[in-house]
Amino acid sequence: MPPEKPARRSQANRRAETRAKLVEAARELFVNSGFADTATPDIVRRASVTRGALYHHFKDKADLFRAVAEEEAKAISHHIDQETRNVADPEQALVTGSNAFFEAMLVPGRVRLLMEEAPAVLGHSTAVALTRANGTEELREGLSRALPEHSPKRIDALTNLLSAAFDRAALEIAYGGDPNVYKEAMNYLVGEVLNGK
Amino acid sequence: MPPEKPARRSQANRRAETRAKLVEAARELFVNSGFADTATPDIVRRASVTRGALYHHFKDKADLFRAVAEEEAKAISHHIDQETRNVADPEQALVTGSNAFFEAMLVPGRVRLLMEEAPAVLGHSTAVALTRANGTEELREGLSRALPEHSPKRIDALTNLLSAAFDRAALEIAYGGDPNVYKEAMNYLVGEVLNGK
DNA sequence: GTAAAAACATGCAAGATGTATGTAAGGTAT
DNA sequence: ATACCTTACATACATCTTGCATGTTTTTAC
Repeated sequence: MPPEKPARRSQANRRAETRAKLVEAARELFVNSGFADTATPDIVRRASVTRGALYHHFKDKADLFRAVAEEEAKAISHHIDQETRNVADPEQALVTGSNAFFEAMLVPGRVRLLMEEAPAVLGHSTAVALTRANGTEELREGLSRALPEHSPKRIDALTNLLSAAFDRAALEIAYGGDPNVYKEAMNYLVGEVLNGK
Repeated sequence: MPPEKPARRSQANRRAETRAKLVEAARELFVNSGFADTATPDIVRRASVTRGALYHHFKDKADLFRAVAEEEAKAISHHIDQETRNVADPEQALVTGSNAFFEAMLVPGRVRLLMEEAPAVLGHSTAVALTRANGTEELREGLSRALPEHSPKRIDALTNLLSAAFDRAALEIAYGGDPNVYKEAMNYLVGEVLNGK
């Protein structure tokens, strides 16, 4: 048995692997300790790489956080898309999408990463841009269809406000709030708006 | 003219003055640079005290932030109370309170301090506890009165969700969103919920 | 096989936080 | 008025953190 000859990897593979290890390790620590209380030496130790690798792949610590948050947002977005893909009726798509959103938000750490830390670490604008894809489009379309007499600006604003309510619902659920109460309240809220003359 | 004899202050005065200087200086810097990028040496320099004074009055940097955020929340709460004090009609009180909230949120820095930084620095629970008083009670009462058939839990949830929408509206306005569009969207949202069957 | 480039490793300099310890000012008892 | 105590503040330090600059190894191109 030859002594552990590290298989020859392509640069692309090598790069992707260390990057993934870093993002995964960072995710764990950011979730458990928050961005500020997580030190880069801890991250690289957990990822079994050095700080050199970290700063080779990412501009700085916040850039690593951004990568973590991006992956998280993508996962949520992907889940919602999968669930609503085959739902034809727009009304029903909203309900299905809403459920998918709450399901996705059950994955531990997501709420903390995206709703507590991200706005402070990345700034509000970047943070909302990240979660922009999370079912927001379905919501906007639903509103637009149900409320044709309202201006696009009004629709956008309503979308934004309801989106904030969704986020808060997920946040409260993550902090021990009754999931059913919040989901039903959210359904009621959306329902009232959609049925508004 | 005697050579600058530092007037004898009572301990209470002395304490209050340095504390106030620290909180004020910290507010400026936290607003401009954010919590993470503000160093305690900068704060005390601006307040014309030493770091010793800071750590005498506050447990740590986050504790100082908490003091800043508390004052800010109190100011908002106070403004809303003043404006709605003489409004008898509950329905009208909600509209007046809503306007007062948006007015209060125009003070530069408030949005950043309370909605972007506070959740990350103090944690979600503490952050919402701070803003708990911001017209939330009027909102809950209004909902409770308008929707007597709903359970208290449902009312609480709806209050929370609408409160989140209010916050987002203020946030968007602070980031350049059209104030009228967001205020009207918010009015519409609340109106639809209140008039729900 | 050699040169270039990409990926990573190491060492260092600057600055930040919180604490431990020292000093001064204010209050109180006699 | 003096001695003593307590609160308020000041200074010094030990520890840690970040980001960069500079070295080394692994792939790739020719």
